[in-house]
Amino acid sequence: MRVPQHLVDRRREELRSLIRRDGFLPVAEICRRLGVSEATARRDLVAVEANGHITRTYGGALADYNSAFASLDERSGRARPAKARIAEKAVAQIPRSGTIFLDAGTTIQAVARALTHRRDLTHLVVATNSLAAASVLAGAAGVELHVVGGMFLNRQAALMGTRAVRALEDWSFDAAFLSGEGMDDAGVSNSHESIAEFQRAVLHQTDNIYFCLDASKLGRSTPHRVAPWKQLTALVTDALPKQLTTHGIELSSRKHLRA
Amino acid sequence: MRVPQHLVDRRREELRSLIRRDGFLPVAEICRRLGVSEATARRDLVAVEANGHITRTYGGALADYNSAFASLDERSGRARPAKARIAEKAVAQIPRSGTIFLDAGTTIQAVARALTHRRDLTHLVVATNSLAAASVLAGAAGVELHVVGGMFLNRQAALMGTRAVRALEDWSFDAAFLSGEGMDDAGVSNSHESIAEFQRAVLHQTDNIYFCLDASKLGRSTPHRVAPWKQLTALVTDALPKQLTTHGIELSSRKHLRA
DNA sequence: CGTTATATGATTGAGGTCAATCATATCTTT
DNA sequence: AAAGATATGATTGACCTCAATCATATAACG
Repeated sequence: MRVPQHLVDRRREELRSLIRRDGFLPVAEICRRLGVSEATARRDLVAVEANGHITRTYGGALADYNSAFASLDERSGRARPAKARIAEKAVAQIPRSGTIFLDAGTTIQAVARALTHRRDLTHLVVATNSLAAASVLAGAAGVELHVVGGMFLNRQAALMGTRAVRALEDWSFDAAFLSGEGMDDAGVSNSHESIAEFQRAVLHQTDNIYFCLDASKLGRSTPHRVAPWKQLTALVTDALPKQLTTHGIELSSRKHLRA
Repeated sequence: MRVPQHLVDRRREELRSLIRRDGFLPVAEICRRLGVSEATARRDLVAVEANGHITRTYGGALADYNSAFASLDERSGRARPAKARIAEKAVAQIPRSGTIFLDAGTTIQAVARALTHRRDLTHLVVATNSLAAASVLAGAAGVELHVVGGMFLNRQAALMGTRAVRALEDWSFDAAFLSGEGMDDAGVSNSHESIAEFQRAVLHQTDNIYFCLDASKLGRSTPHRVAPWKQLTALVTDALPKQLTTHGIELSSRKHLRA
């Protein structure tokens, strides 16, 4: 009765995608669709659940709500502790009330998650174009959550484009927390034009600009420049000041750096 | 053993708020928290569910539109096959390309899910204010997904408010698929002012208006009227025409009804 | 105050899910 | 080619949820 391993793997991949597509899949349905017994269906469920983004429930399995945005799960990846430290520092800059903007990206998603741990928020208005950040902040105490509309970009799980830029005109932010893919002597940069353009639009509406980048972005130059150093209120990073200077990044003021 | 009526009512109100707060409440937990037997807990659940916005599931009860359980909510209860049938009919009205709007609500979420089963879409622009629908449609083949920004309402997992209404001004839809909580002789209605207001704004930008309601909404009147029958292109429902007329709902044209 | 209505808890049985066990076929490894 | 490993399906019993039923205490009502 044994079946080749690669067929098992393929069947489980199919099971995962079936669950993702249907949202919920009863065990009986799995048996029918995959042509296996209940026992095997359950065993497959255990295996698929262990790989993440699927939750077993009584009677079947459920796709996690965020599974559509799984590509941007900030809890995975090597830079996780670094991101958590950065998020900690960034959240410390957020007042109890006011209006802030949260960008897309895994680092900022970590900021959003850290923000939910704050128990002292009175009435903080948070706007974001990141659906991942939004799903993290949904229902957070003391937070009035707004989503800046726009075209959905699958890769970032974020909303961008001309409609997003136009929607920003309505806003005025006390602070914005942005991510970048590179920082060098010239400032912060990103690899996609649409992202850079959107971020520049955010800068126009914002008093205090915090860029959050982990040390791996050090000295890296990506095509689309977003902001020069002077424009930043602070750079939030886990890199040491010495590392920054050796990479040719000038530190005009101690205030600009929260490492 | 009988308990005063006002105490029963108060206990059920508390139960409702407990469910709303926790999103999901197992029966055992209800017994513990309210100090009643399982039998009473179930009876209370039946009563609370009848009053709306709560859905019983195997093992407990679920607050409607809870984002964390969006998928589970959609498939839960005996209304699932009805919703699936409605979704099937609604999706049949959607062309291969064009621009459509999808509302919030579990019925429309089912429409979104059914839409992902369509394999013939060439370039369909879908705008929505529902994050649940967005997460379903994220990455769907042939779909350009847009999210209409606004204030996030936790209960609906949707975006509403003045910013959402204003964002609609940019749009022109070939068709819109909307949900309602009641339909009677006067037309379709909803129980929340913000929802009704938003839906009215959608109507202004839309050529063909499809309201999707299951038969349980029949003859039910909720406070905020959204649209009279004349304004609809079609009502998509699983109720029989005879049922509609006996509930005092006029059928001006066969074309208006896809049951 | 007496009668009626009903909210409650206990019990029962039906229906369903699930983990554990076991024999078996067959893939995998040596 | 032989031995070992393992994926599978059938079976079993435990466990849980739930609706229905019943007796009872007590609120509600005339």
